Amino acid sequence: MTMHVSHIRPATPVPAHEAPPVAGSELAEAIALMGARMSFPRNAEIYGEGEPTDFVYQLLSGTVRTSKILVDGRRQIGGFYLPGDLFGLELSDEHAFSAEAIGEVTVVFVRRSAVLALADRDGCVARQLWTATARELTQAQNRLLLLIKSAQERLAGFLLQMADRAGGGDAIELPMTRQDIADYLGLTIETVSRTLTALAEDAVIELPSARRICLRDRETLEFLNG
Amino acid sequence: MTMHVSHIRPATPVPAHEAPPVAGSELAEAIALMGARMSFPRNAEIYGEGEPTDFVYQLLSGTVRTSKILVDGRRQIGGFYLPGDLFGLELSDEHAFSAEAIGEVTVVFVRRSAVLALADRDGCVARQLWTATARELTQAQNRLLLLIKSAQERLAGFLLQMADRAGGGDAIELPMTRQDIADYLGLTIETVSRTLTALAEDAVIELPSARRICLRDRETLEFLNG
DNA sequence: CGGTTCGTTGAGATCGGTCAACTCAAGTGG
DNA sequence: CCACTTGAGTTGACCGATCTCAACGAACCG
Repeated sequence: MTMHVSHIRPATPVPAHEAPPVAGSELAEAIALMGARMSFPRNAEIYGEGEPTDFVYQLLSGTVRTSKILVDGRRQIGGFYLPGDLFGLELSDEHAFSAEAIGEVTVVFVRRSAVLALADRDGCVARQLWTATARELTQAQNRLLLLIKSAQERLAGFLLQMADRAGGGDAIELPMTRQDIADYLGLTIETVSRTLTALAEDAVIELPSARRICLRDRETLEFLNG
Repeated sequence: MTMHVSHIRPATPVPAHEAPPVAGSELAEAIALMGARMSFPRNAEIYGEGEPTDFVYQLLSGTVRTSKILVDGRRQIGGFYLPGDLFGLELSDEHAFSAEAIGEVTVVFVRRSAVLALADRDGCVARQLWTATARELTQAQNRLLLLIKSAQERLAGFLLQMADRAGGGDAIELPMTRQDIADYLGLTIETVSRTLTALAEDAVIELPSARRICLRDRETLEFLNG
């Protein structure tokens, strides 16, 4: 587990540009207050698959992906996490996925046992714990819907989701590679590339550069999304 | 919502042959104790997509599927529920999927508000609420893994999972149609049929009849499952 | 017996995967 | 400053798994 400790300190309120408004949540606040801060360089592993789930993390800046390598070498992406998101919170005492930094990343983390103890004392926190998991479940179900559709539909859904999570604007800056997207959507990197250029040719999106995408025709994207 | 009320009564312990041993859980017990009983005929809708999530259900006998119809007519199966399973418990106050009876079904149900109130009073129940959702999340993630694989691998995973949930024996009696399986796995009914006959030709499974399946070569199935 | 639902099988079309070449941008070091 | 390398992304040709369309078989039920 390669990691760079930038500074570990008890508290400090989080600057607005690092953690965007999250559902005013005692849980998130508690983590921010009780937690230690840590930074990871590009591609560093934050925790590995199978490691004990000792900590719960909140992302301050950067993007994190969770992933899992199958026996045959294929990789499945569990999800992408943006600033403000909680991750690493699992029922099992072993991580089902590993978490890696996409680019430079800063997190706060606290002991899982501390969170569980807090939940036992405070019913409000307990409910937020449930809420957080339920929200991940909803997201997983939405992704299930994506995975039964065509490549075009998967990409449309992915782009809309990313635009939504990034703040709702039409211009998105994708932090992840085509390979990450492909593994997330159950496609190959070539199909992702081809489908994006096809969407650009149909003027549904614009591709100023590989990582920058502009949604031009939300109508059509929504239609493709079903 | 077509339903047949067989009898609504305050309690009665559940006979063992109807509800197999479930994780000795106050939550499930509370539902069984507080709940009313209801029966549904084959293909009846227990609740519909978009309806308020007023009730939480526990399945006593039969099989339930949750599903969702997409705009273009395709259908996605949310999951299958076997006796003892809880269903209908969602974060949102509207059901994201509808629930239907596969064959004759009996359930107990209680008001969702009663469960939430109980969770507020009893931290143990609150944790079980979380646990139940986390378990569904794990299942959803496993299905995500299935959906990125080939038809053979999906079927292998499905069969192993069903055998496991049905008690671990090698002989399974599938309650659902090929269409249900296809929609669950994101395949067509023809591909499901062909893949099953192919597995039978390879002596990996036996097909005494369409709905009865015997696992002959678990080794190979596990291998296919990754 | 006819109708209906469910499942199987076949032939051809299509979408996405595989393999391979090429472009482009960003270092790196002489 | 420029060759060289490296990683990411795009594009093309071909192939195979899965879908589509269609016919057929089996079980069930009035």
